[in-house]
Amino acid sequence: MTAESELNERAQHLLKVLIDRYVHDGEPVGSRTLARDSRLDLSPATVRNVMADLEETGFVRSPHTSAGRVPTVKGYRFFVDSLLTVKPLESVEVGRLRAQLDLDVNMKELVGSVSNMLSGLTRLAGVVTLPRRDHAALRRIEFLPLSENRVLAILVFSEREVQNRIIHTERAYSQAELQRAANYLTEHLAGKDLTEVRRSLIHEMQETRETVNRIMAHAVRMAEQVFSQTTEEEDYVVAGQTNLMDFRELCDVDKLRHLFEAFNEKREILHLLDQCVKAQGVQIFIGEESGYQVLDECSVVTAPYAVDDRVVGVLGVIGPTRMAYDRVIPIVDTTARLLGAALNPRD
Amino acid sequence: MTAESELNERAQHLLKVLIDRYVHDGEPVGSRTLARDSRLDLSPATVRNVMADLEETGFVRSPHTSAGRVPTVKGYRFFVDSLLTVKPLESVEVGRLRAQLDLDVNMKELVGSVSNMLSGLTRLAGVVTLPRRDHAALRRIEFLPLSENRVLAILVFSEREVQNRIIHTERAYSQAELQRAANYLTEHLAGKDLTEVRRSLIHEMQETRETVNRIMAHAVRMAEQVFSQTTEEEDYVVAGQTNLMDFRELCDVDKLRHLFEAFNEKREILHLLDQCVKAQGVQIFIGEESGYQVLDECSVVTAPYAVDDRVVGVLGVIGPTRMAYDRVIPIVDTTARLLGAALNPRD
DNA sequence: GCTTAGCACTCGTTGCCCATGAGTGCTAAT
DNA sequence: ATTAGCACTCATGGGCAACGAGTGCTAAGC
Repeated sequence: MTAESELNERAQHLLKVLIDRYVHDGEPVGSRTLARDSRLDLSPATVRNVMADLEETGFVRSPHTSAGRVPTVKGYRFFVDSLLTVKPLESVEVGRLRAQLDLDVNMKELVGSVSNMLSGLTRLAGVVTLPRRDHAALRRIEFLPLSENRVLAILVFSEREVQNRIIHTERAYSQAELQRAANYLTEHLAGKDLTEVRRSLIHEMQETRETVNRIMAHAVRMAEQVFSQTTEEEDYVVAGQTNLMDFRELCDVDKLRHLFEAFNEKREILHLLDQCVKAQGVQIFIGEESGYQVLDECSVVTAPYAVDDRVVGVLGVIGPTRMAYDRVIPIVDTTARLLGAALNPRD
Repeated sequence: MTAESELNERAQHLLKVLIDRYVHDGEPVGSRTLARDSRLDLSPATVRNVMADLEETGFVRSPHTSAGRVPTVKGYRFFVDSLLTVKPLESVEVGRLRAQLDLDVNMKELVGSVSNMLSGLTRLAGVVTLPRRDHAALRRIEFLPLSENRVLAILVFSEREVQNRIIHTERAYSQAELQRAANYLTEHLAGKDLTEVRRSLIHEMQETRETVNRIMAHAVRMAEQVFSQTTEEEDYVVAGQTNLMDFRELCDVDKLRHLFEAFNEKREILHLLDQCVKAQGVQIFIGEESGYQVLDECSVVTAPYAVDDRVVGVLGVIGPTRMAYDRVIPIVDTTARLLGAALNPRD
């Protein structure tokens, strides 16, 4: 039996009105208010009957006997799946977002300000993962001697993305040697992305090391060191945590602490966000659906963002289950698209 | 009249015991407990007399008629200035800190983990400003062609500090040209810090540009572009904000929100930290002394850290006025020294 | 003259009772 | 099927008394 068949039209409408109302002011909604709000010309008593059914079927519950009703997770779930009419973002807003994105030059700043935008627009906490660069094509590699036994490796991916890594060597290398090594590696690795580079190093280039070319063996060994360095582990940026303090239901210092610690800890939230990489659009976790206890009273709305049709990261917002899904969903959605667009190589 | 002359030995001792006690459990201290804790073999009544004096002179106050006494800002101030016996950090701890510092390679990570260490050791919020690099000596400059009209400039300051900047050129340069330009600039600029470099570019090297050497004029022009780029504005890293939620006196969601917003906003706190650059040691702001309303119920303990005897940044902790100054001060102090040491070029 | 025992007093905290009112479920009438 | 009516529930908040921690003051003691 599907939720739709469980509920007749009227019940669905009342559920929608109830959620709208509850989202708006956070108080359990009573039959009188609901009757008035619904514009259905029903008496409170009738509404009560409907509510009894909704409670029976688990879409709402009452905190105690003489309070109104509040939506359950199941209620919200049905709401977002079937009842929701998202309000597309005003094009003025879209323009403003796009303008903001153009300002930032480096990755960290860009991601930070996207996170800020999300939290500012939704008045919730915004999260944005740093884009995975596993599939950015390497364009060039260069070595610079730093000291006796340290060499700076410079990886050029694109005009706006250059990474530095420091490696240790057993002996000093002359500038000329390093130059040749760099040229050799660039020649063999350019155009490949990081995973391909690693594969290359493990397979084909081992030959170099073992047989053919003595000198270039050094180059390969250095490259191994360069590319074994964890390509900066996964990470995300949060913004607007303090927005969450405005919500009555989270206004308990203990809950807040756990939540904030989870934000700092990052592990759990990263894990959750990771799951959203696969999804190809907005994804919503309501309350316990996320599977993480700290998020029991929160909902998470996420969307992956892509460069060249390849998902490289996830962004979203975290807030109380009682959030304005109809506003939040399009915001998350379009922000993801815009970020993707901003990251696309455009020159 | 100095505070010392206002208070006899016994009164001072009682104030110290009172503060120790209050810092420990956050409850107003009554005459009975104080008499017991003081080990002075005094009756509560006597203690009460002393307390009346201390209240008169403004070192303590009572929240209401029938509560014990709590220290005032003036009380704390006298305590840290005259009564305090700091407990030097265990050398085990020092070793642990030093070890931790060795692990981090890049600046951002380093500063982050120092902030973490501060907050972990003190159970307060830790703050560390990013070091100003205005006076880091440039060791070498290198150019790499990126595209038609973009060149990557690499500034090597030390083994762990390398900066990338992208500049735009009117025409394409060959690798050889860039090489020569880089060599020329390195030769003339190595050993100078950023401010000196800028001065050089404005004065002496203008000659090059105008007269002597056509080709090297390009180099100077590029250098101008490189060094005019803002050396990333001031910033700091916070850690352990959530620690502040453990304190009864801050456990009000509203206060917390203001505090956390100040942390995010950064402006005010940066401003405060800036003042500490001049001081040459641990500096303490108790309660309203800081002059910022958000910090009214907080104390800030800071110390500047230096590279080559030159102050480049500030670190510290922020917590409730009721903090264990005797523990916190040495922690902040030695952490600052260790950070300085870790940043010192050591090869 | 400093110390201290004694005592009346203050005042925040806790628990209890009760009135209030919002909201319910059920029943019977429409 | 809807609704008016009614008894019932229960969170909330005010009022009130008991309690206890702590005080200031006074008068006695060393």
